[in-house]
Amino acid sequence: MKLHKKDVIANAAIEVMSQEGFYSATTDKIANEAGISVGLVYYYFSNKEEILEYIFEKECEKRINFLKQIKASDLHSLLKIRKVLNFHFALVWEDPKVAKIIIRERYLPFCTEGGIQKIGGVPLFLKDTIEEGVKKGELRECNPWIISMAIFGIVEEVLNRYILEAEGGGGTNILEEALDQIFMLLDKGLSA
Amino acid sequence: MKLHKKDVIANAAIEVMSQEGFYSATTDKIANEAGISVGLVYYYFSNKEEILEYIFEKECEKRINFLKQIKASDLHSLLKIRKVLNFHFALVWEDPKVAKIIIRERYLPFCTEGGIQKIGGVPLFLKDTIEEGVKKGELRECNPWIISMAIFGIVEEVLNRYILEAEGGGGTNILEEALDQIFMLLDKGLSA
Amino acid sequence: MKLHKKDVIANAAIEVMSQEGFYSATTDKIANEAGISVGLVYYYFSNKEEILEYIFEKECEKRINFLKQIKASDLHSLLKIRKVLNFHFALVWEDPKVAKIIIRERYLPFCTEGGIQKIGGVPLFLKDTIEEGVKKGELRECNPWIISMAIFGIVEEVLNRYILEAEGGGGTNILEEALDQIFMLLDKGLSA
Amino acid sequence: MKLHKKDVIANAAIEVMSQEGFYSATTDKIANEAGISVGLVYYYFSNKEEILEYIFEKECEKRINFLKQIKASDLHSLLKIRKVLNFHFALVWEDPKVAKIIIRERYLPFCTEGGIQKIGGVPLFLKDTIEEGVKKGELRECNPWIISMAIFGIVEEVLNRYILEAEGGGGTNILEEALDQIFMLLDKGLSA
DNA sequence: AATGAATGAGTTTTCATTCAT
DNA sequence: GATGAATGAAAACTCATTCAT
Repeated sequence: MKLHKKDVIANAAIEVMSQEGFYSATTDKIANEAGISVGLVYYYFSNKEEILEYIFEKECEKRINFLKQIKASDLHSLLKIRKVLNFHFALVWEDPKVAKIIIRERYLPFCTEGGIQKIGGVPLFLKDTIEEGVKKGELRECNPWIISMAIFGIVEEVLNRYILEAEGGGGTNILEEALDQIFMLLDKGLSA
Repeated sequence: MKLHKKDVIANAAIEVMSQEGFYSATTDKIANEAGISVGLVYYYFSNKEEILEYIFEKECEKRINFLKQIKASDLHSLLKIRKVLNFHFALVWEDPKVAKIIIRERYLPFCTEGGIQKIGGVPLFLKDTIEEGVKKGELRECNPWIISMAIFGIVEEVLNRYILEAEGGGGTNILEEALDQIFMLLDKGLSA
Repeated sequence: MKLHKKDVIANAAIEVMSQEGFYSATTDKIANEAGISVGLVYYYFSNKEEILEYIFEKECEKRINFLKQIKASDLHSLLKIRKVLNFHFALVWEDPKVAKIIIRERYLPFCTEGGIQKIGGVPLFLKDTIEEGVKKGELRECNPWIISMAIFGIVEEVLNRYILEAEGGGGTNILEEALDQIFMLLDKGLSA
Repeated sequence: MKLHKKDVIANAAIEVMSQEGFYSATTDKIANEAGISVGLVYYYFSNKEEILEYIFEKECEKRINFLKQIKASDLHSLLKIRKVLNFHFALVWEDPKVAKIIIRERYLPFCTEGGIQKIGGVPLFLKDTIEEGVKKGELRECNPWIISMAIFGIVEEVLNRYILEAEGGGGTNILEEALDQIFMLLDKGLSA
């Protein structure tokens, strides 16, 4: 299956940016990695920022679709959260490089403005799900907004560490155990 | 009390970097903010990176000293953690700009290498404290390493949001409530 | 015949450097002289030093080829030397600016290291030729190494003066007479 | 005997410049080497160029005085030249660092203008002495101007090599043998 | 679609020089 | 005489972006 040229470029950008960061990833390096000319990069993207935005968007979309399904379902609120994080972790496991970029570059001036940092609506989903869980009596009283941040933060930090390890080549999968540990914490910590 | 010139520069850098990020914070802007010439910046720091390192170090030292005291004390493990986070939040509350920089720039290539990202030994402290709590029977069985990441992640995300809000000017203090919420989560989630 | 852009830049550099010396020859001036932008200079050369190295190399190659022919020939040793110096002088006569640069900038820190200063193997050629001349009985006993230095030094100084004159515009050709004088000295001074 | 502060600075400059060249020898390095502050350098010299000029002048004076004596004497022209070169070599032998600087920096834009490069009138002395020798019938017919250049060039190149060797630490004294070789060349090459 | 030479504004950094103390 | 903090102009080099082909 031949990749659309836009994605060839995006993938090259992911490779370079995950290694050197957004600023050090020059368009020359990206074009080179993609095996094309600089000019062509600008045929498909109007500037360097847009490449990053494209990467973010593609990654977010994957979550959004999954989130819709889960939202519509009728599961226990904690299970919903577990399924989403599970899905999220699986994506990271498949492609840690994109994850690294998203985690590290999401505070870039032009990213913050666009609200990209919300990463596919995950935080909002978490907040809504917790709120709902409380209403349904599945979860104890709490501030859903703050708890959603907490969950989001836990996930990010774990991923961050995983990415650092993955770099070293040690590739052991802490993700799976982490998921268990997180859920034990949430289960005991949030159940009604 | 007159500030040492090195700190005048560091403060100017904090101002500029917190607003525009490390890369957009040019030495010109920093010098300008500090009310001095570019040359003088290089009289006190041998390059731009060193300014950031200096900011990191100063901030880390504050934590390190406090951590030592807490470590030596004989409190319940969760209380130890609470005190440390409390202290940490207080520092952020006092100077959100530095916090913003530390959270956002800590993954810069040259920061990652030096291990600056450990932010004053906090993660290690958390892990040790949890381990000890488990041994003493204060906390249930768990993977202290992962749980410490979790706590660290919660804190970072909360601070991140706080900083974003603080920027908007709506300085309501979520920090205090966040601390309570986090501790309810940890208390219920980790107690033996 | 259109010049390769790399040579356009090198020629501009020769113009500027011969007038102002390597250090005062800024990349801006060179680009300006070449009628291009600074950026393009760095597209063809990775730094300013490399421009000078390129100039040296091109000039050395011219000598090296000629030296090979002469070495292989079966002439009287003094005649070999005369032919080489003749050729060398002719090149200088054609392009005094490059000669000026080579003579004056060859002791720059980064030139000394690379051994560029040997100027196309001329000194070695001289030494070998004298050694051979002594063996063949064409020349009297002497220290070929020192004598080769002497010849090399004579040539350089004469060229140096010629270049200074040439600058003034008074392009009288001392080179030709100098060559005669030098050979009378060498002939009488070295013949067996 | 306490050195005048001006000479302390000049000596420090000689140390630094002989190692790194005029351009890389910053006033900071010089002041540091001299054990004083930058400001003081500017109390004794009005700019960096003047330091070099001072070094040149001091060195030239040494030759000038000796030249006067020799000029006044009634020796064979070749002997006069030999004595002067002997003296010159002795000075270089004593202080190769200054020699290195003079040889290498004498073509700096601001040096060329001032005519510093004549190095104490040596070239002129050589020319005059040769002219006189020819008149007196001690030397064969020749172009004294060119021959003086030749002698001067021989000397410079030999010194250059000596300095390069001296740097390596090999310190063998080629100077003495060189002098003999040069004089055999001149004696045979120039005698009437 | 595709190339890659060309641009030039912008950045970091250096360093001779000054001057208040 | 002596200091060294302070200046700022100037230099090397980078890189996103354009455009003729």
